[in-house]
Amino acid sequence: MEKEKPPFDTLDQGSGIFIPNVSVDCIILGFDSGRLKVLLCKFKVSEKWMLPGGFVAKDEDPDESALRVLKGRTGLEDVYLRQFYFFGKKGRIGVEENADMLKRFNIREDKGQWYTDRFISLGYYSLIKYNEAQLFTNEEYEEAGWFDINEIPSLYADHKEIIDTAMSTIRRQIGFIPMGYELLPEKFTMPELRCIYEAILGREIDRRNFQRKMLSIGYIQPLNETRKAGAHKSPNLYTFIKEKYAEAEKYGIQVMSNNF
Amino acid sequence: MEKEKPPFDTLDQGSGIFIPNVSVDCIILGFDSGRLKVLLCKFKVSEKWMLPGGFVAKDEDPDESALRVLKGRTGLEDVYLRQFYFFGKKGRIGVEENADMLKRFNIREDKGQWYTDRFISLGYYSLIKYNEAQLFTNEEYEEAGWFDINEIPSLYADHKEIIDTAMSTIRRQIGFIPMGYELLPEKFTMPELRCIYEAILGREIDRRNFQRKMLSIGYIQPLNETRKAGAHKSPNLYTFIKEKYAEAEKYGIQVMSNNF
DNA sequence: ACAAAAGTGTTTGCCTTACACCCATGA
DNA sequence: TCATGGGTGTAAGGCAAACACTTTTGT
Repeated sequence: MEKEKPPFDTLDQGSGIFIPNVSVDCIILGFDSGRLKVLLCKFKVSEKWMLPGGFVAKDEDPDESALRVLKGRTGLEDVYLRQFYFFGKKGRIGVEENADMLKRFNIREDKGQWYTDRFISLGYYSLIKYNEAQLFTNEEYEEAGWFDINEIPSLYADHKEIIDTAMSTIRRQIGFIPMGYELLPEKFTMPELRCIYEAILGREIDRRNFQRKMLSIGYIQPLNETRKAGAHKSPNLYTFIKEKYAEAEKYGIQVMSNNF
Repeated sequence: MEKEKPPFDTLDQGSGIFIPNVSVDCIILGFDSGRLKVLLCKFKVSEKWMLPGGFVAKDEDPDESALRVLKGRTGLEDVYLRQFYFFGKKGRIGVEENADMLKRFNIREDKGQWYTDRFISLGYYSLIKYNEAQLFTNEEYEEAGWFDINEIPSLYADHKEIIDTAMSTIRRQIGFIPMGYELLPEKFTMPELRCIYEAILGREIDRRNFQRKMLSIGYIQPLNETRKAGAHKSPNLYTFIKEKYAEAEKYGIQVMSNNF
């Protein structure tokens, strides 16, 4: 599988190429202007936004399918990507909702049959650098956009539940996930890093304690540069020590307590 | 789906009943004589042990499939069961290994085709009370047995990796899992409870500190009974306060730090 | 000079760790 | 009475929470 095809192709030709009844959905997270954001897509013929997703080709590992979706949507490769849950309940996608989708695309019910079956969705979340991502869509029939994690619109099927599950997984595992390293550019400020943790944990973190904790772990290196940022003291710039972060995830070292 | 059928039926008639390319594998954990144990099965015609597993019927939620497997193997219902990971890499089951399996069961290749395809396995782990479990097998063609978690024999396909992943998931989440409540009988001693945590964390825990910590959380009630246990002081019996434990899992309260 | 936000230091209290001591039981 | 293992107490150290104070910058 090289490139994602337009959905009308995929939907009615899919039954030979893909593993039936299995899909992949991606929570793609980025950080911009102090906000944690999710990438969502929408078919123009549809009203509801949905998670970028796809199917697992017969010659693909599920991880590869997710990476293909990610590359197709953002142009990015080598991204941080982890499975977090699967969603397979019978009623998870409304029957009408799906039939409606086929109708809007003018796909005959028999050809689209494999699509209206129940699907088991493999949930992945991914952390990317917002400013490196492009938004690829086929502008004829779809749109894409970043949404503040706290302002998600009404979504297709159980996709809101999938996002909630992803977020609570990340919240529980925050100590083992190199959030900052994956979401921030090479050089970043301490308030930016803190902002990410605040967005995920959903509460304020003491500025002073956060800074001390982060620096004490030894994964962050202060640079002798600052960044101008308005009518106040310019914050220092920092950078991650990559090797240390890799260790942290591998051996499960506590990067940050979740008891802030 | 009421009852698991013998594998020769399942394997060659399965293609109509089950969702193709999807399976369910269960790590069933029990605690006996101070040891954490896993339930494994083996077809008599096969050399390798494997995880108890099954397929997802077209009218089942995956959770229900796992519960059906569990009930079929142990007779237990209402057990603690959680998904923890999925395994779907192309090469995860050796092609020969599977072809071999069909041959041993005298199933024609075309009929068993759906089985030798690549499968995406949904991984579940389950905590049960060892002494309440029976071991159901069809003695004609299979066997089942409990294995010490540290003495797993050579397993079919990637099942060892699945167990390892389950254990490391449990280890990371130990603070949120009511291990003791699910694995121990109603009345238990503090050394027994500690033993479980030691088995999972793979190291010794200070007897005195463990006891104080457990009691301080308030989920455990001391009973005014002891249990005779050899040439030394009889340990107290304790019991869990069920409601408190339910809260713990729901709201993610730290039952136990993993920094022992 | 002042407001706003960043950086540094200090105090307090709790939790973990380590370990000393006592108790109960069977050989 | 001794070995074995369970139960209670305590002291030391480390970490986190709260907060005071200093620094920098634009208006």
